[in-house]
Amino acid sequence: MALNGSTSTRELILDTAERLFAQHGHDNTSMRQITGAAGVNLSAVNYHFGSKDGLVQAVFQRRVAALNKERLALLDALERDADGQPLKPSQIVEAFFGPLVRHACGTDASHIAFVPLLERSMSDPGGFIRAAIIDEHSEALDRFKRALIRALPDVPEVEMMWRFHFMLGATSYALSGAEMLRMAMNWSTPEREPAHNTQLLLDRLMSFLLGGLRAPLPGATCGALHASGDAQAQVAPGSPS
Amino acid sequence: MALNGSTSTRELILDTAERLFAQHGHDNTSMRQITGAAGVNLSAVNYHFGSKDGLVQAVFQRRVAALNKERLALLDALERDADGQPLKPSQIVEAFFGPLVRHACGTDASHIAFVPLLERSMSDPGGFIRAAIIDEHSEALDRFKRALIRALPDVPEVEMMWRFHFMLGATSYALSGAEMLRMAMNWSTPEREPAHNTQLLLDRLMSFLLGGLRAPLPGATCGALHASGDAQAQVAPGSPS
DNA sequence: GTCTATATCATGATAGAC
DNA sequence: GTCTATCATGATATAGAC
Repeated sequence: MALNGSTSTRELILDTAERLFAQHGHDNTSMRQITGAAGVNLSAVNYHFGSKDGLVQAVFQRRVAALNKERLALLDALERDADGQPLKPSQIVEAFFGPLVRHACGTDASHIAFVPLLERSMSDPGGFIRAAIIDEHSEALDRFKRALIRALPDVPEVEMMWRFHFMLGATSYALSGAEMLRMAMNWSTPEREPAHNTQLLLDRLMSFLLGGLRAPLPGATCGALHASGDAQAQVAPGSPS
Repeated sequence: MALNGSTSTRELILDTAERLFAQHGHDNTSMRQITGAAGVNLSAVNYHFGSKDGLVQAVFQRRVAALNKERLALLDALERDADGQPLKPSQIVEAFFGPLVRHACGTDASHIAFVPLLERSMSDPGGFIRAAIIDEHSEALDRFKRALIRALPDVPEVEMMWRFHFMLGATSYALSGAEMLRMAMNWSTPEREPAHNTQLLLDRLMSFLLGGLRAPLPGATCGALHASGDAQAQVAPGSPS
């Protein structure tokens, strides 16, 4: 097995950096930690990536590109199957957030660590990493935004963009929130809640996202939104007509 | 005017640190920057707060305590007015997220900077600040969780906690997302969208949150959730009975 | 309580031999 | 491509005069 060569070292650094960034954040991780854990020399980072910022950017670009490729492939398949007709909102939402949730909850150790890192780095004030991630997302976001607007033509574009953004936030917290939720609120049931079940979390999230996505528009004069105490939660969102 | 004294310096450091933390993140802000901008001596931080971590914790505790006090006061007033009867979900949600959004969008310069900082620090892997914030929130979270469970008795407690968590995420992104949204998606309308209007953002967010909060439960066998392409968004969530 | 000066340490980056 | 050795910088924390 050829353990020499450049690509080996490059990938090793990339994998190790991703894991450590996920654990401690990318600016609480030193190059010495990375190279030490990877068993390579300190200078290898500068040789292969130019600088620490270059390494950070490479780590993100690799995963985000793969994620969005998967998303777009799903969307392509959906649009191919439903020739011409608008997709269902649930299909679109699942095609976008499903890969993310599955990666975050999956068994691939390199994937489960990455998603929280992505979320954390998006709120980084430095901005250089945010801009790179946004740029890498822009194509997929545009495609999914258009699909959603076709699926829900009564929602204005501005409103749709806000709701897409809200969905991103809810998903972000969904992924990094299992253990925090237990700590924050007083957990009553002593038995373990099998919340790690990927499909259950995805179902819960999808239900919430679709409810919000298809909620009455804020300006709606229909007073039903703030109607008198309606304790029913299982309201069928489909139009009964 | 007595500009001497200890409290003056203490508060000055606290205010300056909060502002700089919000701009650059708390671990990208050095004590030299803080004390330099505040016009006080470097050692004053260690004298008043023991360490930099002590200062960070003090910054958060001050604001979070005030925020939760305001939330609980609103909830108290609501529960007092509706003697015995369950509150409406919209009332509860607005009492919890309204103060946050108003602080984030308000005119008070010290408030508008703080909320993004809070969100960013919650996803900090170090954990010491997260634990402190969670602890400071626990009373308010418990009160609001109980109110929501009373208002929506058909939603199991576990489900309610997840939905509360999703709402936190959506709100987080709502607050820190105005300019990012414009960059990420191709903005079509050239004129300025008055999205900075606090009430409009709050309305948009509330509509989304309530839609998600009252969505059909994930296990619901009612097929309406994934029903065939329903393009209507203005579905009245109130029970029409 | 406040300030000056300094101790101690860790970081990112680079020069140059091999 | 890889390694050793080193530099320059900036960080927190503290000792001690006032």
